[in-house]
Amino acid sequence: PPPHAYPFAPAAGVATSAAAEPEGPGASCAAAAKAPVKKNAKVAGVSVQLEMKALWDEFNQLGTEMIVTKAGRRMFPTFQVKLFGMDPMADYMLLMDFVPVDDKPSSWPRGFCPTYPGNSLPTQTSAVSWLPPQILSPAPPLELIPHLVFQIILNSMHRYQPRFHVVYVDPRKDSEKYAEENFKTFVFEETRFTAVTAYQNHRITQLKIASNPFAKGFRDLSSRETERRAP
Amino acid sequence: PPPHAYPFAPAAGVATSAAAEPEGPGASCAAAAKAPVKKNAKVAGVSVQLEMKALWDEFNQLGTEMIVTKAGRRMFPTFQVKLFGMDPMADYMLLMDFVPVDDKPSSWPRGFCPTYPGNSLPTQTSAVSWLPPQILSPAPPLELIPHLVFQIILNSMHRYQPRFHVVYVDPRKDSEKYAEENFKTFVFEETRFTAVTAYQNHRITQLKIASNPFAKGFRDLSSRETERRAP
DNA sequence: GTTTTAACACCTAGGTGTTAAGCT
DNA sequence: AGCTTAACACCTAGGTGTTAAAAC
Repeated sequence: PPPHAYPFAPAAGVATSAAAEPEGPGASCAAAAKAPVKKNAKVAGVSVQLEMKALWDEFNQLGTEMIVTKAGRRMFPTFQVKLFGMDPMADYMLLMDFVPVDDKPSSWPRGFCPTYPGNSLPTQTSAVSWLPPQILSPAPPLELIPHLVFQIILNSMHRYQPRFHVVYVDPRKDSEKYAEENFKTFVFEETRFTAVTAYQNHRITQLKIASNPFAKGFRDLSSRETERRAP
Repeated sequence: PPPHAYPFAPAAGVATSAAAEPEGPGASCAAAAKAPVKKNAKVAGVSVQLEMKALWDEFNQLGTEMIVTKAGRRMFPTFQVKLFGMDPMADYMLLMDFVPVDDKPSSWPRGFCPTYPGNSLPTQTSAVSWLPPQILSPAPPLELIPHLVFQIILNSMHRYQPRFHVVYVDPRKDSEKYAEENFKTFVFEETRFTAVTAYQNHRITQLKIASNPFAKGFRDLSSRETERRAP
């Protein structure tokens, strides 16, 4: 186990999209046709579309870095998705986790994107869940609405692949037997990032400042610095 | 119908209590022993304790007023409760509504506090619900986490009694037949208030400024004003 | 006259990268 | 040297009563 681990808080809110931006099919990650386990109809037709894909691509091209701190830090860009094809009468559970990866493509499991049962729900990292905690686990008498997101522990200087899981809450008594077919995992490779305690690539810093509203206070400084180098 | 209606947004967060303040039995509203309909065991043992009761009492003594605006306004003090006696394995739905009342005690229905089936769930005002919307109604594909609270329409210059409802989500197919026994209503009379567009009682204004952190900016002004009158 | 609106200054609350100091 | 921490100034975001103008 690595020497240190840092909490990482994904930004709150998943599907806040104001019904804008069709974004085109390029942003969606379709299900694998060759999935070994036949999925339940409740999840088989579900598809997920990544929001802000253009911004994710821009970061990914430079090698996305995410600051991690002891107290927890939001991720930027935000991991937000639109969901399609869910049964409005069914109950679902939405999960997210982060799988450690290295940069050698050969070590990336084949068929990893989108769903491959063997490397799905249980992983080396803690899973984050939002949406009704009382569905995930029975509601305690108090704290019915904690924070929308929990904290994730990541190791600095390591690279991670976020994953998104849609789990159908099977009402059948023996639902454990159908665990494999009742969920679907979605992976967007452009959301991969390196966890750091301080930015390593100055161009990442500049892109963060340019695109994150909360970092607007540094826009003057970085443009001045760029000018000084240019001429 | 009255000429105007204003959205009213209850402050977010219901049971955020940090496990402090036992508050004593005086703050809780026990169930009526003479309830005509025998309640389901899932709700019969549920009890609710009002948070910040001392502050509510202080406001109530002066005649609580709540500002309502077109865009919606939080209430202060916040309506927060602690819940006890719920079955951790059961699903519940929590609702809140506001019943119009006038000041004549004779017109207040007997046995209104706590639960009286006749005047419970359906009321003249819209109901607010927080907690998982996908339990209240099936989750739409988008907007899975909207705001924690919805908007309430209240009429200015009218008096209201907030109510809190705990509803057991009965898994039985014919659950409609048990609607009366599957919920329990709690009423705290000290949370009654008058909806206004501008404060009528200056002592209410002073108490709001003194107790609401967001109004701290006016504390110097009001103390100066008080000094000017005193001598 | 009374009631309502909208702009405003002043707060709380919390998300940024920066920076200097600390750690290994 | 490199990595980590904590305090900091600077933002966004939004909850207050105030005030003067508008509406009725």
